[in-house]
Amino acid sequence: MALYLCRKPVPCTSLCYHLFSSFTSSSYSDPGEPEEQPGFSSTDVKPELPTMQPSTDADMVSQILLQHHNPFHATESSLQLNGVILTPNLVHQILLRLRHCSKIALAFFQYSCQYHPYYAHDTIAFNLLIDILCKVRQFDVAWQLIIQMDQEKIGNFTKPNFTTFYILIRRLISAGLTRQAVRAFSEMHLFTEDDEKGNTGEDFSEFHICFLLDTLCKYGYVKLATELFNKEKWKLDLNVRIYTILIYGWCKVKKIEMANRFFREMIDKGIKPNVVTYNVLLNGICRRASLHPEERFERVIREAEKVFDEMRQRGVEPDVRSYSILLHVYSRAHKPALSLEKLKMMKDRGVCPSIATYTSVIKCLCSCGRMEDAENLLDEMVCNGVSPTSVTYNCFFKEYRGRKDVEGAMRLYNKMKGCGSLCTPDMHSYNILLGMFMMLDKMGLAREIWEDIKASGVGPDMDSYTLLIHGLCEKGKWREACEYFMEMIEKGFLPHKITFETLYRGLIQSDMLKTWRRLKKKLEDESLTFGSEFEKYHLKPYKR
DNA sequence: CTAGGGTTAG
Repeated sequence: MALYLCRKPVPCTSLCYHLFSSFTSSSYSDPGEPEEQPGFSSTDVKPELPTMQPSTDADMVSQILLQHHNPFHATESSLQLNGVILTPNLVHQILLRLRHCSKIALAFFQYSCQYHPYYAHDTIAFNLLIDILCKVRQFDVAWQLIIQMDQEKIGNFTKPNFTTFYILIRRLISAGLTRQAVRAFSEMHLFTEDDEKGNTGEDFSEFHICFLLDTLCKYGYVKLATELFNKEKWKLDLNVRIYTILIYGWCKVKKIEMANRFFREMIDKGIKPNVVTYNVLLNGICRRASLHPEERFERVIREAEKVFDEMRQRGVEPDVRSYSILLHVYSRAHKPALSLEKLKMMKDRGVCPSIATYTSVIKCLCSCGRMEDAENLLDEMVCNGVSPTSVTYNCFFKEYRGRKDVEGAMRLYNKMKGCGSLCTPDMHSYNILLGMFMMLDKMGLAREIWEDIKASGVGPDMDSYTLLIHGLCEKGKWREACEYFMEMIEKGFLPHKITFETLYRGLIQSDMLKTWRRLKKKLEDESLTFGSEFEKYHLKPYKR
C-alpha cells in the first residue's frame, strides 16, 4: 500500500514493467491513425463507461478467448486473433463481454497491449479493466494500471480521470476497505486534473465529497460518512443533495430516527427538502419494513400516507417514484386489489406510471397467482408506450418456478428469444430458469439454458455457476460439479464458501479422493499464489 | 453507476 503515496517515483512491478515496455516498443512510435478514433478525443470531455452493444467482432473475439477458458492459453488465442484489428471501441466491447472473467480480460488486455499498442487502449478501456479487476479484489493490479496510466499519458488520452477513481473507490468500499477508499479519495487530486467538470476549487471538491459520501452510504457505511461530513461541513456549502445522501444512508441501515434528525437539521438550516428527499425518506419507511401481521402493514401505510400529506403541505407534489414506492409495499404485502386501486388513483391524478410502477403491480398479481390479470396489465403498459423489461418478465418466471410450470416458463422464454420480442432474457431470467430446471431435475433443459447463457455472451456469472454446482451436488454428481467449480475459478470468480464446503464434504464422503486432490491442487495453484501468479503470466506465456 | 422507485438466491 506504500504505492498509494508515491506519484512520481516509479514503483514498477513486473506487470507494470511489462506493459510499459510494450508501449514504448518500436510500434509505439509508429504514426498510426490515432485521430480516427470515434467516440472520444483528447479534449476534456469526461468519458463514461461504455455499454454493451451488439458487435459480431466482439462476440467472435470473446468467444475465442472464452473457449480457451484458461487464460494461460493467451498465446494460442492470439494466433487465432491475428487478423483482428483492434479499435478502441472493439476493445471496450470485448472487455464488456469478458467482464465476468477477470483473468481472461487481463490476459486479453495484456495481449492487445503487446500487439496493438498506441491507440487501442484509452482511459475507458483501462477503466473497464480496473473495474473488472477490482470486482474480484485485485486492487493491487488495479493500482498498478492507474500508476501506469499516470506515467504514460499516451497521446494525452490515457490518463486516470475521475471515473477511474470513482470505480476504484466504489469497489474498495464495496469490499469493506473504507479506510483505503478514503485514502484513495484524498490522493485522487494528485493523479487527476481538475478540468473534468469545468470548474475548480470549492465546487469541485464539494462535487467529489458528495460522491464519496454517497458511495459510503450506498454500501451501508453511513457512520463513517457522517463522521466525514461533520468534520468537513464547516467548509462546505451545504445543500439539499448532500443531506439527501446522508438521509438515504441512515434509511438504508434502518435508522429512521437518525434520518429524521438530519431531515430536521436541514430544515433548521433553511434548506428545503425536495421530492427526492421525500422519496428517500418514504423508501426508508417502506422498503424493509416488516409487513407480516396485518397491523404492521397498516402502520407502514399510515406512516407513508403521512409523508404524502406533509409533501403536499410543503408544496412538493408526489411523483411517479413516490407512488412506485407505495405500490412496492402493496406488492410485498400481496394486496392485488389495493395495488390496482392505487394504480388507478395515480393515473387519475395525472401521474404517468413508469416501468417500475407497472413492474410492482405485475409482480403483485403474479405472486398472487393472477397470471391473466398480470398479462392484461402487460398489454396495457405496452399500449401506453411503456416497454416491459426483463425485470418485468422475471416476475412471471418466478411465478412459473413456484408453480413448477415448465411449459409456461418455456413458452415465455421462447417468446422472449423470438424475433419481435421487446426484450431479451437477462442473467436473472437465465438464473431463475436454471435454478428451476435444476430443482425439477430437468437436466436437458438446464443444459439448454446453460448453452444459451454461454451464447448470450453475458454469462455465466457467479450465480449461474453457484446454482449449477449446488444442483449437481444435490444429485450427487460430484465430479461434474467439481469440473464446473474449477472452471469458475479459472474464469476468475471467487466461489462462495458454502459452495466449496458442499463440494468438499461430498467428495470426501463419496471417497473421491483423486478428484479432491485435483481440486485441492487447483486451489493451491490459484489462490495461495494468486497475486504473484497474476504478474507471472504477464511476463511469460504459460507453457504446458 | 454520479441525491430517489421495479428483479435472483442464499
